[in-house]
Amino acid sequence: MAWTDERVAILKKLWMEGLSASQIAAELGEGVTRNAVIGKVHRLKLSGRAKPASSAPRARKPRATASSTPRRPSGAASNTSARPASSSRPAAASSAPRRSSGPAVAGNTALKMSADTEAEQSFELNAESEIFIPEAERIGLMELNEHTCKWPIGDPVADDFHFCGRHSDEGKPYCEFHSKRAYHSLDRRKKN
DNA sequence: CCCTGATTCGC
DNA sequence: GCGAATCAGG
Repeated sequence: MAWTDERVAILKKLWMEGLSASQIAAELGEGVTRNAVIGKVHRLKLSGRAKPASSAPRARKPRATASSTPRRPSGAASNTSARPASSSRPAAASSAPRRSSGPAVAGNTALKMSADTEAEQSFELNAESEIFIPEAERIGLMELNEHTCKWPIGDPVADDFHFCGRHSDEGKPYCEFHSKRAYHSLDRRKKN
C-alpha cells in the first residue's frame, strides 16, 4: 500500500487530532499497521506531538532483522518454574457468599469487544459500567486475601466503602476487570 | 497482560 | 521510502 497524498493527509489530520498510531492505522484500513503509521509519521517529521521532552536517549541496541542473523538466540531458556503451590487456604472460606455463577445481576460485564466500528467519529462513550456490588457481597479490608481484587469502591470515609473482592490471579492486586482499568484504560482518549 | 510512541535497519 | 522488529515506558 502506497502512501498516497490523500492517505498522508488523513494520517496527518488524525495524528494532529491526537489519535494513537494504532487507531490511525485502523482508520486507514487493513494493510496498515501502527508501525507503518508511526514510521510514516516520523518520516514526515511530525512525530513530537504533545510530548514533553522526556525521552531518555534511546539506548541503541544492536538488533537483527531477518536475513542472516537468527532472530531468537534461543538460549535454551532454563525453565524456572517455581511453583510453591502455596495453597495456604484450606478451609478459610470465611463468610464470603460464594455465588459462583450468579445470574446476570449487575456484575456481569460483557467483555465482548465490538469488532471495529471505526467510523472516524463514532465515539462510543460507555464502558463506564462501573460494577455495582450488592451489600451482601461487599467486603471490607479484613476480607481481602491473596486473590481478591483490592479495587476500592466508594469513598474511603463513606460507610459504603468496600472493595471489589472478586477473584484476582495470584500476584495481581486486582481482578481482571479492574487491573485493566487500573492503568490501561484510565481514559483512552482524554481526561476531563 | 494490555497498550503507547520511538528507533533502528534490512528491504 | 517503507515498515517489521525491537525497545522503552505507562
